[in-house]
Amino acid sequence: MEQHLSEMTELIDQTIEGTAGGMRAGNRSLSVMDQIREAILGGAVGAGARLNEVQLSKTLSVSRTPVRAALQALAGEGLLDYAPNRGFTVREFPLPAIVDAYDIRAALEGVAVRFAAERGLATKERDIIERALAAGDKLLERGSFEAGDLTLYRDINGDFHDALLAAAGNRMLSEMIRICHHVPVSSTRNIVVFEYHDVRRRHDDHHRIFQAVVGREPWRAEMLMREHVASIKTSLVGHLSERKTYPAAEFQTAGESP
Amino acid sequence: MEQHLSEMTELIDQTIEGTAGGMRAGNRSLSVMDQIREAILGGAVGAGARLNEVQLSKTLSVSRTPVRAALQALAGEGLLDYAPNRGFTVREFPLPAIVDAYDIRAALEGVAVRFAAERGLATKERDIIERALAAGDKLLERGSFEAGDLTLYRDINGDFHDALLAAAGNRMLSEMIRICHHVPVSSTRNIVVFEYHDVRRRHDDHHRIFQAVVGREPWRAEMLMREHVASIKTSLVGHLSERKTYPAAEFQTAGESP
DNA sequence: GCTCCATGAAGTGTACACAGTTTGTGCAAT
DNA sequence: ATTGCACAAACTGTGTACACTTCATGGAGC
Repeated sequence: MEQHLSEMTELIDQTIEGTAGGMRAGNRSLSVMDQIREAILGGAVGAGARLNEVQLSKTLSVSRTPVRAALQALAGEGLLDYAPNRGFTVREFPLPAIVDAYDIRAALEGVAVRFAAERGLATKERDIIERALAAGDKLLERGSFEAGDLTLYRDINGDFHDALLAAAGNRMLSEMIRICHHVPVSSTRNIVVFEYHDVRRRHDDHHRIFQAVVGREPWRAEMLMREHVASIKTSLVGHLSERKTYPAAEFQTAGESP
Repeated sequence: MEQHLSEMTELIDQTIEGTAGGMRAGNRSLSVMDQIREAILGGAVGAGARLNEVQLSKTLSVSRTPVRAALQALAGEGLLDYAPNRGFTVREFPLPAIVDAYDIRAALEGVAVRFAAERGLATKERDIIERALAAGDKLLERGSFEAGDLTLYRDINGDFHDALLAAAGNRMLSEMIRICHHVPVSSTRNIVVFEYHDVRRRHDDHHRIFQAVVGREPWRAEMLMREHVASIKTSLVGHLSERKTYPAAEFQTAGESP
């Protein structure tokens, strides 16, 4: 316990140096929030760890007030648990919950793409998607991956999904999907597990989904998106079952590779 | 603007008297949070209204600290918007967003009931559901509604859905569905718009959903639940289009009838 | 009369002090 | 040795003062 806290202290100190230039405007609470969130998502603090307000305030060189504000906000995002008079702890995400998150995300992104197909794409989002598809085509035409390609595709993938989400035009939906993405390990930054042929297939999915959206086929679009996300879940589960144990810690840091 | 705040002040004062006995333990922040939430859901504060911290603290007889904590928590629930250095405003839910919320809820509850069917019902939840179904049967066998029956069925309906949600055994899902329920107007307390035959049909849906769950038919259960919730949306939309305008204010308070 | 800037009022952001609760520790009794 | 209790340390909850930002008001300059 005490160990967790000191670990975090060190790692947050690193983060401070790293993101010193990117501090958010005006508000220390928001800056503190970002730093703590990164520490959690980056796996710097273990699940279930208790976050000590005074220690955090010392480490981050602010008073307890913005720290508390940040913790409350992060609890609202679902990253922390709160117990009265006992403070905040890092929320635990057991493996089944992480797998479930993909099903939830599949359902939500399915609805999102259905909305997009019903409402049509604005030229802005359409451009982004077409560019993402073209960039993916180009990246994949070589037939194999080189170093850094996966990171590149991760961005392309993000653009595609974000643009569709924007086209859905619903804030609640966006926020819920964002929460799904921010589940430790299910985060987009941790999709490093996939091989070339996985990405190839997922990229084909993207093409078909786009086709369904521009063709104004809402339910087909929804079904395709659900299957698309569900297949990611399947890949993850398959990847996990290849291992003998379920090394949670290893997976938490896996995505942080350069 | 100023008018909104004074309105709220009065209405919160009422609420204080009304819920004085039900105050939450230990924590003033939580108590304050409940009171502000009720004021918003009850329609006491208009959408878009800015919430003044000092005024709230005076009205609720606490300092700004618990007020700020409550506001931040409510923002996390999606009921408030936050802008740095400008404080909190009551989040706006335009009619399309409210209608969308039913689609989102349909998708989420669909996943929930699928999980429940996959994982099976514990005897506890099974009992609750069977009792809810039986109570509904009894209430409906008369063939028409008397005064108060709708309120009664609202509780039965809530028990049914809550038990299934519990059976799904996923916290993230529960919280997201809870958020959908807490959208002003889409709240369960506002289902006063339905006639006897609507409730009759929805109750039949419940029977079939239960059947699918105990029969371990996950996808059938999901489909039934999606259709079930979607039909509520359809009823709402139909009810709305019967009117010439879309009187948001009227609907916000409609559910509070005795 | 209109625009622009200064000024102050109002409101939010932060720090800090103190109160209340939880939790760990050590002593005493069995 | 174990259990129970009391005390103290640590931590969270709340109040309050002050700093900073925003916004409205009004007057000077054009």
